[in-house]
Amino acid sequence: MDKELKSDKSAEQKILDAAKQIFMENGLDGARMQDIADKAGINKALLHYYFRSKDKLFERIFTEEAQKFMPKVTTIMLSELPLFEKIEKFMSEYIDTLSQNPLLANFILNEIHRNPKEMIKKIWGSHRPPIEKVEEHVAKLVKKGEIRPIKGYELMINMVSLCIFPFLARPMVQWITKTNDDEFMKMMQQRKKTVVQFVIDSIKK
Amino acid sequence: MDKELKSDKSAEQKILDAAKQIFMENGLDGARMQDIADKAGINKALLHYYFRSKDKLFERIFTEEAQKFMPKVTTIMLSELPLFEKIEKFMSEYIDTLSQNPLLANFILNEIHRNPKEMIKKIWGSHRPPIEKVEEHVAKLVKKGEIRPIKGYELMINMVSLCIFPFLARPMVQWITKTNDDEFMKMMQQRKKTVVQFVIDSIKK
DNA sequence: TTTGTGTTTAACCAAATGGTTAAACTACGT
DNA sequence: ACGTAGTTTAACCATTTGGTTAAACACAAA
Repeated sequence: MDKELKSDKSAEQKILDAAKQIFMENGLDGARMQDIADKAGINKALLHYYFRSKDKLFERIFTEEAQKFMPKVTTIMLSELPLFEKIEKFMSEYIDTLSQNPLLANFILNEIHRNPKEMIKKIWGSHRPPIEKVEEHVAKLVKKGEIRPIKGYELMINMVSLCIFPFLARPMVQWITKTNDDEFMKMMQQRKKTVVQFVIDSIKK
Repeated sequence: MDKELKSDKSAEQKILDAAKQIFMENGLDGARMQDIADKAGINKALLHYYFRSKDKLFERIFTEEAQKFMPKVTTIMLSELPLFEKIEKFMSEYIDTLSQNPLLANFILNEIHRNPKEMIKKIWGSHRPPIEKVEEHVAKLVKKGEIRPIKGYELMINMVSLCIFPFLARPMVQWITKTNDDEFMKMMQQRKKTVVQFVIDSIKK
C-alpha cells in the first residue's frame, strides 16, 4: 500500500488543492471541472478517477473548509477566561484564521446562502453552537454592573461582524482605502488590536 | 406610443421583477433565463425580445440594485450634522434599506467578489466615495479630545460591518438564535438602536 | 380593414459542460 | 518478466443552456 500512499498524496492532494482554489474563487456553480483538472496539472479522466463527481468533490472541499470557519471560537467562548480575555482571544484568532484564508468567509457564507439547510447541516451536523454559555457569562457581568447592558448573542454577532466583514467586502475596502494586498493585510493585523479595543470600550464601564 | 408604454410597463416590468429575484437568489452563474421567463409568466422568446442577452439583463439589474446598496450613506456622512447624529442616521437608514432588500448585500458583494474591477466601476463609475470628509470630522473630534482615538475609515468599516453582516449571515444567525423570519426582522429593528449605542459607547469619553 | 407591435408556440442551433469509456503507456513491487 | 495501480489520450455521449428563427395570433390605432 506504500505506492498507493505515495502517488495518492501527490495526485489526490494536487486535485484537492486545485479544487479548493477553484471552488473558493468561483463557487459551486461557477467552477469548471476542466479548470480544476488544469490547475491540478492532470486531466479530467483522472479527476473522475479519484472523485467520482463534481458534487462529491465539492462536498469534500466544503466540509473541510467549513471546519476552519468555525474555529477554536467555540473552545474559546466555552473556556473559563475573563470576558475581556475571551473577546481578545476570540477576535484575534478569528482575524488570523481569515487572514490565512481570505476567501473562506465568502465561500462558506455564499454556499450557505444558496442552500441553507444542507450546508448548515454539513457544518454543524445536529449540534448547535453553545451560545447559552456566553449568554450566561455576559448576563452575570451585566447583573453585577461590571459591564454595560448587552445581550450575549448581540455581543457575539457584533464581534463576528467586525472580524469577518472586511474580508467579505475586501475588494470594496481596498478600493475605497486605496490599499494593495499587502497593505490590506497589514490593516487587518492592526485591526486585531483596534477592533478588540473597540468592542471592549463599548461594553466596559 | 401609448400602447408601447402600457404593454411595456406591464411586460417589461414583470421581467425586471422576475430577473431581480432570480439573479439575487442565484447569482449570475446560477440564474437560468428559463427560470426568469417562468417567474415573469412569459416565454424565453419575449425575454430576448426585450433584453437581448443574459448579460444585458444582468447589468440592468445589477446597476439598479447597486444604487440602493450605496444609499443616502454618502449624503449623510457629508452632511454637517454632529458626529453622533451622523452615526445614528447612517446606521439606522442602512439597516432599514437592508431590511427592505434582504438579499441585496449578498448579491452585490458576491458579484463584486467574482469580478471586482467591472462591478466596482458599475457602482461608482470613476468617482470614489468621499471618505476624506469623515476622516477630517473624526480627526478633529479626536484632537479636541471629545472622542476616543480612532481613524475615520476604521469607524466607517465598523459601522458598515455591524449593519450589513447580520444580513449576509442571515441563515446562520437564524439557525443559531433559533429565530424565524419574523423574529429576525424584529431583531434587526431593535438592532437599529442597540448597535448605534454600541458604536457611540465605544468612542465617546 | 389594414398595419404594426406585442406575444406565443415550437422547433432549432451551437457551445459548454459533467461524465464515460477504452486503449495504451508508465513505473514500480513481486 | 509479470501484474497492478496510476495516468494519459482522445474520442464520445447526454444534457443543459443561451440564443435564434419563423410562423401564427391578438389587438389596438389609423
